[in-house]
Amino acid sequence: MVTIKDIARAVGVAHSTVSRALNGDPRISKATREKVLQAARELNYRPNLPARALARGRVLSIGLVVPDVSEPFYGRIVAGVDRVTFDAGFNLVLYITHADRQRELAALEQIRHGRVDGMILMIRKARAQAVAELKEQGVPLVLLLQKIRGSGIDSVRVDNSSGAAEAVRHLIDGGHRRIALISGPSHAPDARERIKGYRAALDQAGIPYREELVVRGDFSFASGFRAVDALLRAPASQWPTAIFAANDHMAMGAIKRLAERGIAVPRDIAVVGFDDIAPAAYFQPSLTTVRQPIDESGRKAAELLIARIQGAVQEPREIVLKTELVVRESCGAGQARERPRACAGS
Amino acid sequence: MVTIKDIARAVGVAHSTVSRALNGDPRISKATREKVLQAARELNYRPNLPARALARGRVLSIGLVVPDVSEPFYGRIVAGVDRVTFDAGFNLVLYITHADRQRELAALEQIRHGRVDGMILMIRKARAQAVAELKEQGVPLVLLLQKIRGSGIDSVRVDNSSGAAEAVRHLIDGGHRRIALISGPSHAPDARERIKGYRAALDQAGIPYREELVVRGDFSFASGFRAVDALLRAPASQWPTAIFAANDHMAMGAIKRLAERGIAVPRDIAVVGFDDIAPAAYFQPSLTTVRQPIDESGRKAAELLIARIQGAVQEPREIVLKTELVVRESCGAGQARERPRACAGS
DNA sequence: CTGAAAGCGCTAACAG
DNA sequence: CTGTTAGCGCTTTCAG
Repeated sequence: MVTIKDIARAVGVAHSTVSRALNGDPRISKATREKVLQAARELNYRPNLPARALARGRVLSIGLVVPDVSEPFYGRIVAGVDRVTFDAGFNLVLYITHADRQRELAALEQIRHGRVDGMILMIRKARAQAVAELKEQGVPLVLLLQKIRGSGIDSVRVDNSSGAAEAVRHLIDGGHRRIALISGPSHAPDARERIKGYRAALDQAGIPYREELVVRGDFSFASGFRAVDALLRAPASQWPTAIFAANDHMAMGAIKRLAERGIAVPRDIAVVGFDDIAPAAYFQPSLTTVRQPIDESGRKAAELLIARIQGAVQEPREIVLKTELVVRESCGAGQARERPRACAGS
Repeated sequence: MVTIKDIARAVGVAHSTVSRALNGDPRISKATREKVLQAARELNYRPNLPARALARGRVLSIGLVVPDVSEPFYGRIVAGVDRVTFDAGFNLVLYITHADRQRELAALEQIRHGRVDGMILMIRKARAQAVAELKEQGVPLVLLLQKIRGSGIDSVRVDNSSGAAEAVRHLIDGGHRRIALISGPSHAPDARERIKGYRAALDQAGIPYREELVVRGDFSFASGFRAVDALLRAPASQWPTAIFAANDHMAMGAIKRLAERGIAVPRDIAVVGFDDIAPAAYFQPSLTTVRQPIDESGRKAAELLIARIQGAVQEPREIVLKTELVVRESCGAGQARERPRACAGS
């Protein structure tokens, strides 16, 4: 391994001079700097980053803690984070938790081991305690797509509530009044926010909320599939004419089940999802859905974290990103009319 | 930050003793060891890993270089690698290249910076030169789903050729004789191997290879979509009765286009894909496909790499994993008959 | 069984 | 402008 001492010897200067030359210290004369750079090139020198990390107290790595990564949803977050970290010269260390408590804690531990300078977290709310402690110790942290109320921890989130409301409003504008909801698991904050948006849109249109039109799912394809059977247990006259599913997987599961039961989408029942995962575009029928700015949320989180690591940010920040409704076939787009302007936006 | 010196002070021993006690050196007396561990616990000590890395010359991290990660295909590889690295106490550093030359080289550089102890590589063949050089320097490397002939570099791969042959054989067994191929890009080795398998299966069944039944795609949904138009340009009497697509995305694109043209799958034309990506199961119709042992390939690669980092492996290893045909709706499974036994297996 | 001391490769005062 | 000298936190001889 080639070290600055080798270069120092080759050039005939002190190794500290080499260090300075390499780091662009303005005090070094142009002549010696060039000699040093020259020698470094010839010797094919590469700085040893762990050593530098030890001396500087900064490893130039950030951790990203996600529950899963075989879901493209998370994959895109990782990609968004990566883009920013790479450009900033940071390494990206990935911790996949499978939503497991032990793994989450193990990931958080890594920062105390000095393996990363900061972390972007997508973990279960229950970890609030451990996270708050780290925060107390001044560890740079950013919560992604979640927040811990009153913790003062930076967060980057998506406006789930207004996204859901927009989707439901679109259905209402399409003439629907019996709009079912397949919700996410109640422990998931985004699931709850989407329910809120659903209710807000109904309220706003003066449509009463009806419990029998709401089925709880768990964000899985299978749960969307089953939800349809629950919804269609009622006499056909009381069936919903539209379904808003709190994510695309459930929307697709629902459509699959509807197809099996001989119910055409969107003709008989319209369906809207949430997330805009890749298959949504080429599902049969293609899925109308609420697009989350996933890549962007990853990028923003990384930018915020790095800014904080570099001390460029002081006060807590909370970034909320907007969603976008993507209209495709499954909602019967053709029927959509202009949104009524009578009521104020939520 | 709590260091071993703090512990040493608290217990009243030298810091080297603390180091030894913490690392389970058998020479340390039970009494002092316990005192040290006790103090470490009370002070909430965590070893500083970068410092240890500097002293030991090993960072306990491995790099994983992938072109993309929003594709679940790669996501599952990452997950497979992660499972093994986590259990072994290694950190996983992710490098996403977007198949870009600069990014690939930048990732390879990281190892010379001492940021990882070894790397799992999914990069373009063209990087062979740079990779071989690293290999020369004794850097632990494992090639995943590819190999560089004659390089002596460890690799973990999937038997694409026999997987493709099995798929085509299944179609032949189903009574098909005009079987089209939508191939992958010719620069991709797995694409080439799948072509080989396609031809082998035809040969074996005594069916002549016909150029007009082969269309080149690029592994994208869109290219599968377009390929159908190319294939159906011939008079209907010469249309294929089955299509083997070299991956699932193209298979789905093809099915989508067939549906648009009013051609039913599998009734009019059967389709088989390759990969078994998640949407394959709930596509409409569900997709018959060749499952790659993706998670397993990631795990194997990580195991092999770690073994090599730890010096447990000397001679070059080449691991080849088997695929599995997953029969669903798109191939007209019902018609499948027993595979003819007249010919020897490939 | 334990302490003293050197050193991993680099950075950063402190001198000059 | 550059050299000297301490470390960063940990491991690892070498003594004793």
